[in-house]
Formats: sequence, structure tokens, C-alpha cells
Amino acid sequence: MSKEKIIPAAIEVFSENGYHRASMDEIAMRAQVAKGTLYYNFPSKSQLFKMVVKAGFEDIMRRTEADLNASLSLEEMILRVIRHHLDLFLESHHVAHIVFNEISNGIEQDVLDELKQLRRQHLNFLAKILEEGKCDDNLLRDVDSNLAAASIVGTIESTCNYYLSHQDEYSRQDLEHFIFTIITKGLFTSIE
Amino acid sequence: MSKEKIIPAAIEVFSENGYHRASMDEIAMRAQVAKGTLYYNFPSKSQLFKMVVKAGFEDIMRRTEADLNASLSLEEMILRVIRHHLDLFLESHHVAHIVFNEISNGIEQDVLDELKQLRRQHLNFLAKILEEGKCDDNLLRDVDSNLAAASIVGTIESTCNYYLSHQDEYSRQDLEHFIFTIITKGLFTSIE
Amino acid sequence: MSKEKIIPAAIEVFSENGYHRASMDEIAMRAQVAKGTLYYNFPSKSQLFKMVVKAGFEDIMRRTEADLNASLSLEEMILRVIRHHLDLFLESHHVAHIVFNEISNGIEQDVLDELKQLRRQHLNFLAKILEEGKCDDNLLRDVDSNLAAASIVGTIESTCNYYLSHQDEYSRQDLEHFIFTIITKGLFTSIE
Amino acid sequence: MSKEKIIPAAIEVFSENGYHRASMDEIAMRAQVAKGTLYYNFPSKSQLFKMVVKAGFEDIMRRTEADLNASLSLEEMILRVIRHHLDLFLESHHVAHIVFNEISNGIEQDVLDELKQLRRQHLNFLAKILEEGKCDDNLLRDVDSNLAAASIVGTIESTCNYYLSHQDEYSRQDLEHFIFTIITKGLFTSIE
DNA sequence: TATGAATGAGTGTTCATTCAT
DNA sequence: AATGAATGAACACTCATTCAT
Repeated sequence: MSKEKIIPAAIEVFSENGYHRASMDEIAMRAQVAKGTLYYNFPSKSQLFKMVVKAGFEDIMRRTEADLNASLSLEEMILRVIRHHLDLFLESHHVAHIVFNEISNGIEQDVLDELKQLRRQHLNFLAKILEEGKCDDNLLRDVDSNLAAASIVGTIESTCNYYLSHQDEYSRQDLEHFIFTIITKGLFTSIE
Repeated sequence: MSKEKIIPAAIEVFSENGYHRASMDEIAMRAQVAKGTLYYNFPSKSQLFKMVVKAGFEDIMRRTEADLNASLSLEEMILRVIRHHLDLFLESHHVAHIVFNEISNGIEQDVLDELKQLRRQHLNFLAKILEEGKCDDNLLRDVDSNLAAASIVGTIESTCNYYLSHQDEYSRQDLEHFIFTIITKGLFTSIE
Repeated sequence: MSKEKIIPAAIEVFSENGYHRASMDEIAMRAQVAKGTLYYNFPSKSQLFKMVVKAGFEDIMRRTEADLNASLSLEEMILRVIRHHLDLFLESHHVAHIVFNEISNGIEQDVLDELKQLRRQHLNFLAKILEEGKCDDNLLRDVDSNLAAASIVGTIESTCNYYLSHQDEYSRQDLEHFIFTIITKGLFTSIE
Repeated sequence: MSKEKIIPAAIEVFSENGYHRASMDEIAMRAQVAKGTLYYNFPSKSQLFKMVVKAGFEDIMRRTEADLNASLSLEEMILRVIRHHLDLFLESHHVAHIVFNEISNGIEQDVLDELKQLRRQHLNFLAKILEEGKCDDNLLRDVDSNLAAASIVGTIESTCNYYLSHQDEYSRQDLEHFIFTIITKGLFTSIE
């Protein structure tokens, strides 16, 4: 079936070029199908894009979930969440870029809405992990879990970007450690 | 002079549509000048975009700097940095979006490089504030200042985005407080 | 197929306007296809132009070759070469003009190079005919065949141009006779 | 006066780019005058072009005439005519190209007419030299002088073009000698 | 006499989308 | 289910020309 050839090609092309510079011609070429086949399987470019982003979100949520279980400590859980997101960002940061950033202006409104909803789902997914952690012990500060989830994603995203253009100065270990520290303990050393 | 009409129009149009969907025709129309006038004043779309982004970065750095002085405590300084960035994000989050996010694929490589340098300058600006704070007292954890700066920006950006679609659930005060807390003290309540 | 509609239209438009004044819009209109169809079939204006020129060169070489055979005397061969070139110049002197003249500045360098090569091939074609003639008898002066070929083409071109704006003063027969005489015997009556 | 700065700049730019690719901006820049100054001194691009071509024709005719006098033999005269035209073609073949070739389609009709007239004048100039030579002795074949003039120019032009891309194979002496031979004695060795 | 900012019609090119096969 | 030729609206950019100063 053609869909299975199209999606990976679309991921590639969208990742390398961003939504607007990606062309359906290029995707068809990489997928080794005719251009018409794209439109036979997906109603439009923006819908195809949505499928790609959706697949990205689902992938990271699936992968993360598979690696978490109730017996883990909250610290370990957060570490693993960070690690999986780092994997996504570093191994295929182009995909990550479109998944987390390219949800920008200039996409058809209806698709844009669906993309925002996907992002919301992802944040919910993270927020829920935090919520569950809250119950267990009193480790977690009493902050809004959704905002906390957003700040985790923002921190990962932004530091990864920085890391990607300064790879000679830090190791991946350094980065992971930094993110874990800053997210869990913040900038200040002082006790509250 | 036309430049003064073009820049605000360009900010508007780039903000509303992102780089690729923004059209020079639209910008010319909003600026009430002929299309040729755009090209008389700016060599290309990407260069015009660069000017807009540059102006954005310079604006926030100027505004922030003007509000900081040596007599402030580190906490107060960080608070003000956050506050100014929040201002930019919330008052004109479209500008902020292009300034901090739209540095994406599909822009001419040379301009892209300059944009990345602008971003680096902005991070340096924040990192320097942190560096100076480090000297004063032992309040700051010994982490890399550049990564720390990146994580601050990422947190602000990401939580603002979330806030913007959930404005009914939080006040601006809540948001500011949350960001300050999470950045300075992190998620965990425990002492190291 | 569209190509068959585009080429003749392109010949027309390039001939009437020269390379730079010819517009893809005009060619599309004359070919009765959409502008996009031009670009579906030819990658660019300059490539389309190249195809037209190439077709012109190939046409005259094919036509000339088809009319020559080993049994002809050298004089007869040269006469036929002149005649065929005259046909091209007079019957469709616009095509001839672009084929022989419009290889000018301001065309993309790569295409320009290919056009120059086409011209070289045509001169080679003529030079080879002369070379073969040289062997047969001792009729031909011992001059460089390539320069000789160039001078034949230059003479035909230039006199045709003159003829075209003075058609009332000469017959086509006069012109053909003049060219043959001047090329084979030169201006002077004297014996060497 | 600005005109004196504009004309040489225009020659340069038209020569390097041909009529259509030459831009008034470039000419103004090279002439070190403002763009408006061009239009203050010349009503339009095509008129400016005409002045350049006219200057070219006048120059070669003046130079040639200055070097001819009644005491010279016809052979010597023709040799000098060839030599002066070769000078023009080889020393500044870009000027020559526009003077002799770029009188093509796509120039405003009125200017085109004037350019054709200039070319006619130049051919007349050459034809008159031939006519005068005819009287002296019976050296010249009885052919139409205008066509003969056209064929001389065509031969020079075409062989020069060939020479310019094969300069390693011939000397300027070779070329001059070839042109003189082919023009005066033609391709054939046989006596009439 | 000279300027240069401003113009706007025109150009080559791209690309998502359609549809007959 | 799949194709690929054809489309046409949209786009960035150019440039001869004008005109207020």
C-alpha cells in the first residue's frame, strides 16, 4: 500500500524543509509514487502534514509510556521522560522541530486547530505523569501540572537547540544532567 | 521616509502569517507604498525579515537593560528579565513568535546564519546577566550560563504559548509567578 | 502532447521578439496551454530557448545532408549548402536570426555554453564537407576549413540581411549567384 | 558635463550585457551619476543605446577613412579596411557585437529603424570605397557593391567570432591573411 | 543641471490541486 | 488503486521611467 511509502517520505521532506518549503513533488519522488497517488491517499498537503505530526506525537508518547511503570521513583520517571524527549530531539531533531515548533502560522486553520489539540494531548500526557507523581510522595512542588509540563518541553526544546550548535562544548550526558537539574531544582541553590 | 512605513507593516504581516505565507504584496499594501518601494529599501524578502527580527531582539534587550541596575538583587533581576520577556510575548506574541521561533528551515542560508547569530547574541545577553549574578553571592547553582539562558527562554516561550490558549484559567500574575518559581527553584521541594 | 504545441509557439515568439523580449506568458498563450504547462515540459525559459535553437540547427543540417551525396561535384555541393542555408534564412529568417545571431549576452551561462557548442557543431558540419571536397580534386584553396565555414555562414547571414530590406532590387537568384561567386571566387578577377 | 561620463559607461554596460540585460542603474553607477541624470540627458534607454551604436559606427568609419587615401592600391585599401574592422572586433569585440549584431528584435521600433539606417550608412561607406576602386583598374569583379560590402562585414564578423574562441590555434596575422584571401580570391584555386 | 526616492507594470518560476485514464 | 499531464493562481523580484526638490 502506498500510504506506507508516503508517510516516511513525508516525514523526511517536511523535516528537512519545514512545512512551506516542502513540496508534494518532492514527497512523491521520495516515496516513489506518482503525485496523484498522494492525493489519492491524503486529501491535501496540510492533512498529510497533520498525519506526520500526529505520528510523531504518538510515537514519543508510546515510547515514553512503554518505558515507565508504577514501580519507578518520580525522579527516575522524570529522568526517563527527559531522556526519551532528548532522544527524539537529538536523533531526529528535524522531526522534533516540526512536531514542536512548526505548528505555526500559515497553515490552514482547521488543520492548525487539530495540531494544537495534538500538542495539548501531549502536554496532558506529561501533566498526568506529574499528577500521578504528586500523589505518591510530597516531592513535587505544588504548581500547575500543565504549566509544568509546558516548561519541561520548552526547556528541552530550547536547550537542545543550543546544544545542537555547540556539540563540541558539551556531552549528551552533560545536557541530560543539566536539564534534569534545572527542571527539578532550578537555578538557585538556596533552600526555601 | 518609506522605511518607517514598511517596517511596522512587515512586522504585522510576518507576525500574522509567518515568514513563508507573508507576501511582499501584502506588506506593500499595508505600508501603503508600491511594491517597488520595498525593494528600493530592502534588497529582498529575507533581508527585510532579518531587519524585523533584529529590531525585535534589539528592542527586548534594550528594554530589559534599561530596567536593570547593579543595585538590584539577583532575584529581582531575574524577575525583571522574565517580566520584560513576558511583556514581549504577551503584548505582541506574534512578533515574539517570529523572533524566537520562526528561525526555521527554508530561509536563505546566509540570512538564516545571521538570524542564528542574533539569537546567540540574545542568549549571551541573558547569560551575562546570570554570570554577573554568580559573582555577587552564592545564590546561583553552578550550571552553564548559556544553557541556563536557553532554558529560561524556552520556559517562557512554552508556558506563554500554553497560557495564551488558556487565559481564562490563569492570571498574568500566576504565570509570572510560576515561571519565576520554576526557573529559580525547579519542580522539587526537597533540599539537595 | 503539449510539447508539440509549445515548440512552434516558442519559435514564433522567440523569433519575433528575440530571447529577452519573448515572454513565457506569450508563448503559453500562443501554444494554447497554461503557463504551468510550459514549466511542466521545460525546466526554464533558457532551456526552452536552447531546444528551439537546437531544433533549428539540427533541421538545417539534416536537410542539407539529405541533399548531398558523394557523386556531386564540389561546386554543386557548395551551391546546395548555400541554397539550403538561404532557404532557412529567407523562408524563416526569424528562426535563422535566433539560431545564428541571438546567441548573445545575458543568457544563463550554462545554456550559453551549450548554444556555442551547437554553433561549433554546425561549423564542423560545414567544415567537414569542405575537407572532403579538398581530397577529391585540387579545386579548393588550402585554407583552414573551420575559418572557411565561418566565412561562408557570415557571408550568407550578412547578405541575406541586406537582401531582406532590399528585396525589390534583387531576385533570390541574384543573391544565390552572388553568394556562390563571392565565396568561391572572391572579389578580384585577377589570377593568382 | 554628465554626457561625457555617461556615454563611456553606457558603452561598457551595453557591451558586457547586451541591450536588454543592461540596466540604467548599472550605467548610472558606472558613470558615477544619479539615475535621474541619465534621463535628464537622454530621453530613454533605447535612445541612449542608439547614441552608443552611432558613436561606434562613426568611430570606425572615421578611423578607416583617416587611413585611406587615393594613392593606395585597391588591394592595400581593402587590406586596411579589413585591418581596421578587425581592430574594432578584436580590441573591443563587445562593442562590435552590439554595433553589428545586437540590432535585433525587441528594441523600440523607431530606434530600431534609426539603427538600421546607421548600418546602411556603414555599408554604403564600404560600398563607396569599392565603387571607387572599380574605376581605377579592372581588378574588381563586377558584382553589386552593396552586397559585396555586406559580405565583407559578414565574413569579418563571423570569422572573428570563431577566432575569439580559438585564439590558441591562429595568430591575428593568420586571421587577417585568411580574411583578405577569402574576400579577394575566394575558396577556389581555379582560374575562371 | 542634477538628484534619488518612489513607482507599478511586467517577468520567470513554483506548486498544490485536479482529472481523464 | 494509481497515474502523471495539465492547470492557474500566487509569488519574489526587476527595471525603465517619473517627479518633487
